[in-house]
Amino acid sequence: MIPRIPVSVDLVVLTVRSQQLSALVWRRDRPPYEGRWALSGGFIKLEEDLPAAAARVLAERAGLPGAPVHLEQLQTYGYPDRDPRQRVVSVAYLGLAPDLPASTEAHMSWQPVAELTEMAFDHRRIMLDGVERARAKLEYTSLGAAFCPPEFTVAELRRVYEIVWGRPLDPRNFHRKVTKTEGFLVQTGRTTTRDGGRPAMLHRRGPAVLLHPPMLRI
Amino acid sequence: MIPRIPVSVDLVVLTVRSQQLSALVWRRDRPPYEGRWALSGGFIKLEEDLPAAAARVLAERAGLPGAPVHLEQLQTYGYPDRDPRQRVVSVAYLGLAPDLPASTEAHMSWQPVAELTEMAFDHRRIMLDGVERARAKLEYTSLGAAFCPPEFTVAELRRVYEIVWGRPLDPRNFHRKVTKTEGFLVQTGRTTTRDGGRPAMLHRRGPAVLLHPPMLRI
DNA sequence: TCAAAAGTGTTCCGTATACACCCATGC
DNA sequence: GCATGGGTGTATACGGAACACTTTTGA
Repeated sequence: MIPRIPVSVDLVVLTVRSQQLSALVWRRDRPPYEGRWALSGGFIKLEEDLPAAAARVLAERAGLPGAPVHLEQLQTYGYPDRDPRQRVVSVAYLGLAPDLPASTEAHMSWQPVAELTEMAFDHRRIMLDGVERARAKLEYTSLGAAFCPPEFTVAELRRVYEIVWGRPLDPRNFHRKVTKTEGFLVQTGRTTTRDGGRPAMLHRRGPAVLLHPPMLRI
Repeated sequence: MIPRIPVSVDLVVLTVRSQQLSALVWRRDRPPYEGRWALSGGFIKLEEDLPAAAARVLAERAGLPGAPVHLEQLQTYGYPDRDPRQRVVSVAYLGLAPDLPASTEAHMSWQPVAELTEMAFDHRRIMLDGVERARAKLEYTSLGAAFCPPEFTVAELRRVYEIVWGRPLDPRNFHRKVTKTEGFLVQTGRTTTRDGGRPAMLHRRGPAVLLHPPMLRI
């Protein structure tokens, strides 16, 4: 009668570290695709909501329990032979994280996106879709701050944009844009000199979600 | 063991007709939600790709075989009690269609989105997500033309935008924007007077997909 | 004193907006 | 002729790009 199919959740967790956009992956230690990099994932339970499953995979499989990761649904992948063992429909989630230490216990590591050319299953396709979504979202939302620690300078936020978009931005115009956009940043009142030069104001993420007008990549 | 779950495809097919944004729905004739409007949907087969399942549902359940409908994946809905009979994970697809006759054979009809307040399951939530996606896509893509017949005037395209966005647009500025954007429209050389007044040039959809810079709603 | 980075001011330019105006048809 | 809608031209405003310049620290 009605076909029943295993449904999984796969996570594309991205961060910016060592001047590179990187993804949280693990190296498969058994067939199929033994030795290849794979996204963290898991099957959803019978009584479990999709966002709850994504949060559980983030905590248990990706080894980031309680981490401040922005999770949003990316896309669903379901062509029949994407897993050679059995048909699996996979709901991919995109996660944007600050530069957290990867869990060695969960055998996860951060790998630069540019170097992840050989991945298991269709995970490269999924990861690239996640990267493109992240690049697009930085244009019209304030989500770039999700890549930053709780307190950050405007220059640190700018370097996030530069690395995700892969092009330099004018520091002065960028500064005006993000500080003038209502609700993007909240000043803490403290300053830091960790980037050298004149002390920079520290900020937190503000309540704004959307950017009007957007900040265009090109 | 790995839980196996029925996976369905639900279609939010939208069109513009009678000056209203409308969705393709049918009235349920049996419980649950008997008498309520529902989206067309169906379970995916074991060896079937997701886009193929969406195309099959469009042809067989929605009664629009071979119609020029732009289909794209919308979002996946999977909280456990969305169907009271059994758990179903549903991959929703958004379809943008010209004003085609609804299939009476398939018991489908076009209903204005504004009047679809009481729908079966979580179909109102899904439909509203589709409407919001359509509104957003008109800003930065040339997909508005998917609501038009094969040949259309600039004014007809403008009325699509006005109805989807729910606000009037300046006819002269709109005309300049869409005709100056490379690859948005292709002139056919023919004209029509079906809108009254001076004859208007007929156009086809051009090869462009993205709009740079976008056309903002506000 | 100098280098480095933060932050401000200013000029220039492209695009959106608002609207005056002309064009080509039906009645 | 006149109403109706199609299409062009033009002045203004706003936001982004480019860049000169000042500020504030560490070395």
